[in-house]
Amino acid sequence: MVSVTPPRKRRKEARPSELTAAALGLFVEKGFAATRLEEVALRAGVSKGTLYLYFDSKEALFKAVIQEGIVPVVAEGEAIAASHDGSAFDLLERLLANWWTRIGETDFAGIPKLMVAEARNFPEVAQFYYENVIKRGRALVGAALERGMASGEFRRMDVETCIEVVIAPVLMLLIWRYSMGSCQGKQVDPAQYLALHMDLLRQGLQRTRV
Amino acid sequence: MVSVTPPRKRRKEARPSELTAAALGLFVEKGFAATRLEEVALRAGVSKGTLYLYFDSKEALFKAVIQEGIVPVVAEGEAIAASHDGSAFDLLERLLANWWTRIGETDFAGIPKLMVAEARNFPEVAQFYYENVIKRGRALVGAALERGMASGEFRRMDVETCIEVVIAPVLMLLIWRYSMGSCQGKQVDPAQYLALHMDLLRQGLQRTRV
DNA sequence: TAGTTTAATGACCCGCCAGTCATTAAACTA
DNA sequence: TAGTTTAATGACTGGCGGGTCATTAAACTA
Repeated sequence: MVSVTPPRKRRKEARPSELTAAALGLFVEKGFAATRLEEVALRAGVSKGTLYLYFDSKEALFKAVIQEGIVPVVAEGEAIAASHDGSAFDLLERLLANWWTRIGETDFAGIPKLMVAEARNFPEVAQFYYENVIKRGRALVGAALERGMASGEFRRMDVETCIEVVIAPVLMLLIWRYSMGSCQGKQVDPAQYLALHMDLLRQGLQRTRV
Repeated sequence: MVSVTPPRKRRKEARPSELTAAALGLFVEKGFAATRLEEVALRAGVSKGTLYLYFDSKEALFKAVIQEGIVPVVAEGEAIAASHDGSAFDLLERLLANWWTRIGETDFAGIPKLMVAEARNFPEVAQFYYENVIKRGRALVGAALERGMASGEFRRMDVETCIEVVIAPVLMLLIWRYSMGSCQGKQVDPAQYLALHMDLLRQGLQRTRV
């Protein structure tokens, strides 16, 4: 058994995304504070020194993870909303479906819990996330709700508050998975959970018959 | 200006709860990892050494915070459910109201976010919280839902899944307040948020007229 | 009041890990 | 091929904070 040091490779282009991918996995698994940069580097197949070639600090790495992870998905949602011409409820369902396939079923699913856990310690990153993800995501849901209320499909309610209530269960599903999820034996089935949420909403939002 | 060292006081009985109260505040503010024990001791008006007189380790302190903070409230909910004889929906509203006055409006409101953030790092504490708070809380909501379904007040749905969806917005409200909450100017009004949630639920859960 | 108990102290220790930098070698150039 | 550039390395450091313990003094006792 001879210990071999794998040969160095110079791959300037590929490093940053490999490092953020490794960092995402570890941050989501263990939290920001408990993640050691040496471990991130190891998982990315690189030394700790190399990490500092591409990111100024642990916080900079964190910000990059958030930025490249989730922001692109918001734009997709905006495109869907812009081109949609069915019912308002259909739009809500399409937005949810897109969110689910692009976030919920990928490694990015851990980001909401990560942001929630670290928001207070990294106000700058939190602000960035708020402006680029939360605000825009809410606007999407809000527009769908307003469309439904305008057309008479939904009853009239306070839109801002309604947005929160609609989004909350979707976020909780992900947050749960990455926190207490491991405590219970049988996990909730995400598809069933989301279906029931939308089912409650369909009936809860609709204008009552006169 | 003479620096005075305040006189020592021996207050064996009062220390533990003063320490857990101080710790709760700081854990909730800055997270578990970012909270220094010296700071906890300072806030409790005591030295770091004294803290170790009452708690074996930082983790033990954490567990004590959770234990004495929220567990007692669950029993109250159970008493309410046992004595209730109105409609199932009324019971849900009473449980929510109690939760709100006993948790939502107190310092304990920060515990859900704290647990969510730290569950992975402290599986033992998470397990304790799961068994003593979450399971029992869910059972309460589940019983109310089943009562409503049995009486024909609610339509039939999968109870386990429904519990999650009903609870999620209530938890998110608190989690939000202690994480991203500081990013936005105007906060959601909790009363309005909870009222809208219950309003959506009232209509969403009810059996549709035949 | 002298003697005993033990709550409280705070200086200290030590392991951990973010961040540094002198050195190495891969890839490119003339 | 010799020379240059710069990606990559990993040993090292500084300080931070969890945890310890010898010392101090408050409260109690005879």
